[in-house]
Parts: sequence; C-alpha cells; structure tokens
Amino acid sequence: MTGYGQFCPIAKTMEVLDERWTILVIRELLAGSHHFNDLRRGVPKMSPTLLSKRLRGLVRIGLVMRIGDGTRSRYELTPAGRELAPIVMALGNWGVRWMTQLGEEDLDPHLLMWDVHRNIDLATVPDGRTVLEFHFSDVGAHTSNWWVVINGQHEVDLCDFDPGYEVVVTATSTLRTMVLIWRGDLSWRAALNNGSLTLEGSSHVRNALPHWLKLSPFAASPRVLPQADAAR
Amino acid sequence: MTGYGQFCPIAKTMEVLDERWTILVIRELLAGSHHFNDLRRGVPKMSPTLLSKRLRGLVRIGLVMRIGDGTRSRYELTPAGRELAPIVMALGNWGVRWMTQLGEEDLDPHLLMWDVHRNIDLATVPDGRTVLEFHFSDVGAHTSNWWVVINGQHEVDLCDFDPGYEVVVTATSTLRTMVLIWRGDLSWRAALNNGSLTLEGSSHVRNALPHWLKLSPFAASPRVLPQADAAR
DNA sequence: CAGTATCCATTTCGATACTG
DNA sequence: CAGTATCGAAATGGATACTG
Repeated sequence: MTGYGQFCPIAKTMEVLDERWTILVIRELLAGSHHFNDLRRGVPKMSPTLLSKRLRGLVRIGLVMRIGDGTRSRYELTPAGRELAPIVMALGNWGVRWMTQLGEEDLDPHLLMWDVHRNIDLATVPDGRTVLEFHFSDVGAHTSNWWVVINGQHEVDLCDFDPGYEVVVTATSTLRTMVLIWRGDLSWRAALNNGSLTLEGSSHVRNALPHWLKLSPFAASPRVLPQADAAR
Repeated sequence: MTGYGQFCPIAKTMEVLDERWTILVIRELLAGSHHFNDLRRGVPKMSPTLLSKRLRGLVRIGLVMRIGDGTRSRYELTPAGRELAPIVMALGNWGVRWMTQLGEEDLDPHLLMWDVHRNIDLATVPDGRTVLEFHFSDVGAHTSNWWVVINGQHEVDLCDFDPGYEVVVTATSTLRTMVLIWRGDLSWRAALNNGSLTLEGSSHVRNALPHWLKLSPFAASPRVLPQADAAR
C-alpha cells in the first residue's frame, strides 16, 4: 500500500510530498531551474532515472507541467506547485533552527559552489570581468579549487579549472567553514577574526566580497540561540 | 544511504520528516494524543511495531520526549517539535485545496468517528447526557452504526455498539458524505437540501447539531474554487 | 496498557551503461 | 541535451503473534 488510507488533508498531502527527493526537486524548481540537467545540478546525488521518475509523478498529480521547448523540454510548477513555496521556506527556516548537525557527507563542494554562483548579487559587482577564487584546504585536489567568473552585469560562470583570468580575490578555508558561512551559521567577520577564513586581494575587494555573495535564503532567518557564531 | 548528502536546511529537515508516517505521528501529538494507544487510534493503519520505531526515532532526534508516567509512558513534543505546528497546518491547508480526490480506501469510519468524537464543542451541548447516533448507509454492519455519548460538560465517549441510552438525533448518510461534511467540502445545509444527509430528531436538536460538532481544523480554510459545495 | 519479536513480500533506489 | 534500461542490494514496512 502506498497511501495512508486517511481522508485527512495532511495525510493526503504527505502521500505526495513524503516520497524521497520530491521536496528537493520542488525546491530546485522554485529556485528557478527548469531543465533536466539544471535540476540535476541541484540534486547531484540523485540518479537521472529517479529524477525522471519523480518529475513524471509530479506532472501526473498536477504540481509540475512539462513543456516541449524545441528539442529541449522545460519543467514549470503549476499554481498548486507554486503554492508550496511558503511551506518549503518554512521547512528551511525550521531546519536552520533545529537540524544543525552537518556530517562530513553533507558538505558537498559541487552543491556549495553551484549555490554560490547562482546567488551573486550582480547589482553590487563592478562592470567588466570579475573573477573570484575559492580554495578549500581539506578536500581532494579535483574539488578544492573553484573560480567564479562574473561577466558584466548579467552572466556568472562556475569553473573547477583555472580559466586563466586575473583573480581579484582568493578565499581560503575548510569546506565546512565556507558551508557554515553560506548557511549563515558563521559570519564573515567571525570567520576572518578567528582565522578560519583568509582573503587575499586588495582591501577594497576584501571588504566588498560579503556584499557580492548573497548567501543562503535562510542565512538571516532567526536561530534558536540569539547570535552564536557556531563553529561546529 | 539514508540522508541526502546536502547541507541545505530543507534537505536536512526532510531527512527527518519525509519518512513514511512521521508527519502523521506528529499531527497526532499536536492534536493532543500522548499515550501509545491513543496515538494508534489516530493512525489506525500503522502497525504498533512501526509506531514504536518512529517514536524512538523522534525521541532520538529531539522532537519528542518520552516520559515514564507510572506504569504508562507519555509522549510530549519538545520545543523543536512544537515549532512544526504551523508547517503541519500549512500542509493541511494546502491539501484541502489541491489534494481533493478521496478514494474509497481513504474513507475510514474509525478515524472519522475518532475525529468527530474528540471535536465535540462541549460549550454548546446541553448539560446532562446527550447521545448522538450516526448511521452510514453503505458500509459493512460492524462499522455502520456509531454512538457518541456526551456526559455533561467534560466527557465524550465513542461506541460502535448501542449503549442503550435515549438518542436525541440520528444522522444517516453515506460514509463519503459524512467525510465530506467533516472536511468542510460539503456544508450541512447543502447535504440536507440535496437529501444526501437526513437527520431524525426534534427540530431544535437538528438545528443545534452543526454547532455541537466542530468539524476538521481545515473545514473553514480557503478553497481553490470560491464556494463549490462539492459532492465528489 | 505498552509495547516487542519475527518474518518475508515488496518496494525502493543507487550504480552503471546506454540511446535518439 | 534529455533522458531510458537494467539489475541487484538494501531497506522498508505490513501481518501476526507474543510479552511483562
């Protein structure tokens, strides 16, 4: 049996939403991913078979529309799907308060950099090309160096190889430290003060960087403890 | 692997909440059930083994406290668990709007009557003993007749056998009709008007009954269509 | 009352490779 | 790019009976 056998609206909702990965796929659609391989980058540990299956299920029950778009296809939330936005946000706000233990296996550098690169505040970055470098001191060679290439006011690319352009600032930290900063568990200031993060670049750029990166949507949401600059 | 391998707060939350039955157990705790067998009545199709396992899991991650209470034990939500209340309500409000298809297997008379009996508005029921009878015209003999015995201002019992007291009102309908009324999908008025519900009793009591039964917490929440008195 | 024990059918999912 | 095919390991959980 797959359902709960209850007429309760909460039960009927969870029949749909408690399937593994489903909420994360909806999160990605809410975040603005519309194509299969974009969605995959937001759920990198989900197999393409399963993503495909979940998308078909969501279409069947009316939360997602699949739109043929030339040779590609495009996925859009329906009104029913879009009405999940406040619930998904509430789940994140709750998680940031109560599910604070991050195992090593949760620290995925690909996901972190994917998130960072799509949340550059283009309005505050200078015109022309700006290249940021991130170095994680504690992970394997092929995931330890990243470059974020910001072109003018509109385009941001992510590279895991040196694109060869001049770098204006290099941030060096453990992967965990940068994850904590991204999540809003640790402030830029505290990380710089205790030495867990170092920035190389002109003082102007070092001061500007925290404005260029917008951090997680939940970074500013209220925590249980007033203002712990939690390290772990 | 049981987690998602993501530091995203939504993912960390769903690692906990997307396990089958978990949200329904939390719903029951929020609804005021605190003992094992009370919880079971709210999730009648869950095996006791699994309920026990889920409760242990919820205790382990800090959403529930188990309190030895003499020979019994008592389950209470922690502050973290209680903060799920608005999310659980939002899931129900969403479900009532978008997950409106009820299969025959969702129409559980035990759950319906359990819900009805614990939502009697004691403030509006007269003093002394008041007995209500429900008859479902389309279900097997052992689940078709129910008596709700209200004693004074404080106690409500549910019987699936005739307790022998004088009945002040008998409601007769299909099981589906009463479920729809309970959910707020169909109004008392519309059900009476179209004959899908009949009430036997004095006109005073027939008029009072809709005030005695409080209906689902989601009965009054906004629907997608302005005011359809949906029948199916 | 408040669970536990056992057992097995079913489902689920991850890994990997492949296709139009 | 956008998926599908296949397969086997693992987990899930439903049914039933039993216990202090």
